[in-house]
Amino acid sequence: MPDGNVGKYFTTGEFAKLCNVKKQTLIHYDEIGLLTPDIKNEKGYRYYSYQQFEVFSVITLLKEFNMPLKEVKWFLTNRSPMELIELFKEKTIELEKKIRNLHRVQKIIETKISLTEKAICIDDSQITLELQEEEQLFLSESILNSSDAEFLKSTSDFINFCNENEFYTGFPIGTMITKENIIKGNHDDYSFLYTKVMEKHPASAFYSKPKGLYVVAYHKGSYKNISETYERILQFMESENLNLKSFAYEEYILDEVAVKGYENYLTQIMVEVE
Amino acid sequence: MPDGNVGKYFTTGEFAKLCNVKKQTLIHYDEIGLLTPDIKNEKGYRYYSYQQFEVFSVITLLKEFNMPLKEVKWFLTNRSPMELIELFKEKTIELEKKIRNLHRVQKIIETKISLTEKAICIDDSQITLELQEEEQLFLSESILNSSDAEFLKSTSDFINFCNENEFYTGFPIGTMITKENIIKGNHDDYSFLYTKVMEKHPASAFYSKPKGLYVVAYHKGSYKNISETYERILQFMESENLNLKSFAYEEYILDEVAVKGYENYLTQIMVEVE
DNA sequence: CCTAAGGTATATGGTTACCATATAGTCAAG
DNA sequence: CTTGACTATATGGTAACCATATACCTTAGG
Repeated sequence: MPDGNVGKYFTTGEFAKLCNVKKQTLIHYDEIGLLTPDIKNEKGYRYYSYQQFEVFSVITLLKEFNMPLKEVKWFLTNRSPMELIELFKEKTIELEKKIRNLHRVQKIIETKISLTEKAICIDDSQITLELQEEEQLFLSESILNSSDAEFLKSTSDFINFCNENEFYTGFPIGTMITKENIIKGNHDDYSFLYTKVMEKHPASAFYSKPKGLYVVAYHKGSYKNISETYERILQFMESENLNLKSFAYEEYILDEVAVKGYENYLTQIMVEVE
Repeated sequence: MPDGNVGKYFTTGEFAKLCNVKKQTLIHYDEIGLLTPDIKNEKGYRYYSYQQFEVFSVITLLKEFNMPLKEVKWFLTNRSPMELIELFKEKTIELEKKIRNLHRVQKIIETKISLTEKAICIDDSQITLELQEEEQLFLSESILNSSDAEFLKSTSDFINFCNENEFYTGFPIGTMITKENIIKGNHDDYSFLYTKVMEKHPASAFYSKPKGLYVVAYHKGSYKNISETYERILQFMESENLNLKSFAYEEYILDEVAVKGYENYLTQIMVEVE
């Protein structure tokens, strides 16, 4: 665009229309010294030059990568080709991070949707025997026999760790109970928390939920009454001549995100059998 | 996670540590009625229950998709599996849009970096003859003989249109001048503005810059002196026995984004010849 | 030349989701 | 019963503006 043209000046309103922003925005930019009109007459009226439109365009571009105006100002007063290259290379990295995070969030949403859609169709009285494929689980530290406070701490640590390492994909946090505790009726004495992960990691904290036969049942409502559901499971197993293997796995498929209050939770229980 | 455990309550500080946020945040949530502690004693001390950690987790999740707290509150009081599915499906669309936009911004940055890197290596005294490939250009409306105000309006419209339609990829806004105006020396009487686009679109506003021979020169500094560069180009053409074809194309490769003031601009001029 | 419409200026308060600080009251251990 | 660590409220600040109110100015028409 040519720069020879210096005849016409724009009032704040005109310039604002040109730039596609509110007058207030320009006044704000003037106040913080980001874009001061070329002329200010004795009455305080602002007059923007033709060239200042280009400067405004730069500001718009820089704002697109969430650059605070203070930094924009710094850049504008210090800009040079080198400065630009350096800045943009930084921003590239930031953008990549942001995009990765958005993809993660999107995955979480997808998973939650499909889980919830499945959940509202479930007949919670049914008990079935299913052949399930191997799954990779990321486990918490052992929480066997832990106190209230310890349990809570472990849970918090586990969730924070999952979030930091992007393990959390929207699958519910599950719990594992040993064969022994199922038999004893200690249905709240969990061994581990877990969450399903998509790829296999080398670290030791990952565990393979084995491929095999599982009795699948659903428990509706508060955890306090889960014994009833376990009884139904044990009855089912007896009638089908099945025996407990090492663990049972519990997953909320309707949790606090979907419903209000524990009375409305829906828990899926998968018991490894043979 | 079990819900049978109601014995222990947490003070604000303890709960904040558990949730990985500042105490202030919890107080704020209390004030706006988003997450009110189960117990508040006569001295005003807050005590959070174990179960409220789950509610806090929901809030965290919803905040991840930039949901304002007001909406989070609405959702929490109205939530149901159906509500969740609806909300998340909406958010999926928003997220896709956001991701697309970030990719666009990233492309712009990439282009700017590579253009600028090239620009700082250029010897602006050189004139070369190059065989250039066909390029797709998106054109502005005709700006031949337009007044200052008209020209500015067209420019603004063009840029806004490019932004809205995501044509802008970081390539500079270029200008086209006819053979006639070059000969007459009317170097500021442009026919069109243009920007390079990557894919071919069906619309009529797209134009193919033809494959062929181009004289490429660089002009440093203000547009006011561009005649000198055009003279150099014409001399070069004469010595090489070349004739003007239909258009010359001008592109800033160092513009307001990279440098301060027109004196430091670098313009690339490509003249179609035969 | 004067008026009226419409533009301009400043000043103020509001927005979001908190953080920081100051002051005063409270709790729990030694 | 003191001391240190915690709690509460109140206030002001952040970023990038938007909205509104009030007062002043400009310009086109009669």
